[in-house]
Amino acid sequence: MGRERAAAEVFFALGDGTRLSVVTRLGSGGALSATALSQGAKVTRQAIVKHLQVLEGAGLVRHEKRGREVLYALEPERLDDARTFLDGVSASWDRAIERLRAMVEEPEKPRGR
Amino acid sequence: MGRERAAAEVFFALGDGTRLSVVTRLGSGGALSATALSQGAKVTRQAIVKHLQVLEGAGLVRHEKRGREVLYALEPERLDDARTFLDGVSASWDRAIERLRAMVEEPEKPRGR
DNA sequence: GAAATGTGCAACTTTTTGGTTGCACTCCGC
DNA sequence: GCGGAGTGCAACCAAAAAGTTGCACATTTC
Repeated sequence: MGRERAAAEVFFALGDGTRLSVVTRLGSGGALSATALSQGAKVTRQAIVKHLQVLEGAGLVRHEKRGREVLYALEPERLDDARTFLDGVSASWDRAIERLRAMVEEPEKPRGR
Repeated sequence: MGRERAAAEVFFALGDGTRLSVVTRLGSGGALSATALSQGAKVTRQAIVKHLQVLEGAGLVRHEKRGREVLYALEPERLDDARTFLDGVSASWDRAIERLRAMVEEPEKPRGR
């Protein structure tokens, strides 16, 4: 299940407040440089750079050199892994709940042994 | 944007391989105990317990005492926060790409200052 | 009630993260 | 070509996360 591994990578990348707000800003503000992103952020440019590298490692972001500055932009493909995973879990949800209800409501099942 | 914070919490919880496989197993296998989940896992029961607590803290899992054992089951509500976030990012995606293309393809925009 | 099964709690160790600082390097404009 | 804006790299730090071990406590089951 390498698909799960890819999803975990994406989830990990999104599982940090600073990174998530970077993603949000890139989503609503287009391509931005690390310096631009660090303006207004509570952390230094270097911290932002590291976060961008994590995001890029997960395939969520892509960078492009533009003269002396480097612009980062969102990348859509990998996000689908995460969405697919969530959809899959949601799909099995109802059945899981149903099974739980069955186990819980059964008064005293003398489960083997 | 407290919604973003909630999403980050969920993403963080899902952003670990062990935790993600626990979620998968709970989704396809119904309610299971920490001991049952640790069977076949590469880590000890205690590690699994800690992961379950993280998942529960993010609202993704709920536990229920059942005699001497404790069963964990998936919980759907919070997952929507994550999905909503992903949808939101996806929505602004096209516009972002469009803006990036505009910036990149513009030969030499003498951006102010 | 004694042995076995399933948990809970706490101390502790080891990696990873998230973050910083300092400095060298590159590109742009004047 | 010089100064400044924008980066890149490396060393270093503190805190948190992941995992382990050991043992006490609860609940079955015989």
